[in-house]
Amino acid sequence: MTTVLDELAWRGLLHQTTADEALPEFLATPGRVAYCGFDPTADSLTIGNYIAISLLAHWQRAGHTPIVLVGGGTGLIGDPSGKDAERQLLTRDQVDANIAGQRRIFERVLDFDGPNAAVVVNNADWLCDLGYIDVLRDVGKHFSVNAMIQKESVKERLHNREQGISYTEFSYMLLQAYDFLHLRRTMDCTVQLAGSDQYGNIVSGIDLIRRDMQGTDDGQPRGYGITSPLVTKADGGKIGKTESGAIWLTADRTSPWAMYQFFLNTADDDTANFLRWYTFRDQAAIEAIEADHAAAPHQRAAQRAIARDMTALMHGDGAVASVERAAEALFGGDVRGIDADMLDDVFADVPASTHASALLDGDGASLVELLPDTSLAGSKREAREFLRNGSIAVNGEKVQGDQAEARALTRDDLLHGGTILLKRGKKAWHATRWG
RNA sequence: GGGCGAGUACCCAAGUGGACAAAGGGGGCAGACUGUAAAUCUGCUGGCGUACGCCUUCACAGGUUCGAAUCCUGUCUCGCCCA
Repeated sequence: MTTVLDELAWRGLLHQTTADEALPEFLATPGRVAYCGFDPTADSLTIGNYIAISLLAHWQRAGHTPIVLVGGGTGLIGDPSGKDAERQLLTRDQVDANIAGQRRIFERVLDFDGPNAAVVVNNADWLCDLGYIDVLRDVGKHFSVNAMIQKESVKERLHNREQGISYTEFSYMLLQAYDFLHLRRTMDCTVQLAGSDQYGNIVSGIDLIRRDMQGTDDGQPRGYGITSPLVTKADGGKIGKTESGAIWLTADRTSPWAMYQFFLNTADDDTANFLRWYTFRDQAAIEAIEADHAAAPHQRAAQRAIARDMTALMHGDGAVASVERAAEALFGGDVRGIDADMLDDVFADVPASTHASALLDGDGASLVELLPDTSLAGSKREAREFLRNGSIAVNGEKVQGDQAEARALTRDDLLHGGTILLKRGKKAWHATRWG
């Protein structure tokens, strides 16, 4: 009998579970309910957060019901296991807006219709109405401080000289545990999915449920936890953290082009993991791709599959087609040979800017002056540096030599009468339109 | 509440009156090599200016001094110990 556990296991997404013996049996019955929590600290989520979403997706694909829990309440407190300092308090309006923003993503990955439809719940709906005294009486009394300070997440902070732990953050695990209890009571939710750093919180929740349900021993399971490992790149770095920011899952923050390019540039060493984490392809399909990749690494079959699947999932098949046409044009070699239709694709996907064509007359538009107005350079000084290094290319032709800093764009550089494509380094493209 | 210690750039971390826009490492960007890889080597890495330069930074606010990241006073934050 294969369960969602087997699926997660071969994908490398299974770290540990509670109740190892009883859990597989429990999961043999479809329709189990699990939840996974998300912080509504932004109106979007990153490819790092995606791993947690995918846990819910695999859960649902196995015939179970996923609950997305957004932490409108706990988000105001802050998880002590995170490195971040105290969280900023968000207003209720901000949280609601962020939840709406994140919901766009959940709807792309999870199925919100059908018999085991996904649902989104907000713990602010129950946490914010709790009275302090009530919590102390009903929840706090079940917690042993002695046990709490043994938790890894707290221990670190207690012994960390640079950062202690406030009472507020110390209370986080009470609220988290209460979430589980609430969902257990109201939605028959018996499983919590999370990253391995949440294991302590999960166990706290299960403990609380057990105590709460004491005396109603009907032989039913109280609660289970399933965690995924902390996912990192092969070199140990965090996934998707670049100097220019994280890779987000919505187009308003990270364009389909940027997402596709990010995954296409996946290091070889990461492809094995990424194929399993960022695609839903089955084991045989993935092994076939890996064989292709091993035979002809320069074809980047693995990277292409990852980039395609994630871009299609988040932005649709049309976006993949568009991005691939643009990439083919830009990296295919003959930039000057791009036809007008393809240029439109390029414009849609690559950073772009518009300039007055009159600048091209006479001496032309100096690159030193122009580059700071594009996405490629931050200042004239930087523009000069890039030109000096031979880092800039106009329509695919590198600007080099002693005269590089004096290079100016003229009408001769226009493609199809209105466009000049600039490139910094090997892959940072910028399209300029001259109206 | 008291005592001690810490706060330096994106991160870690040197620097304890002038040679400091501030060592070193990491990260990032760029060049060579490649597969729009990896590894390696090289350059850049506070901002602006084609050089000489100017401006803003060493927790915050003042002060001493010709001159302060460095000394003094106060404030804030964090840690350790005591109450």
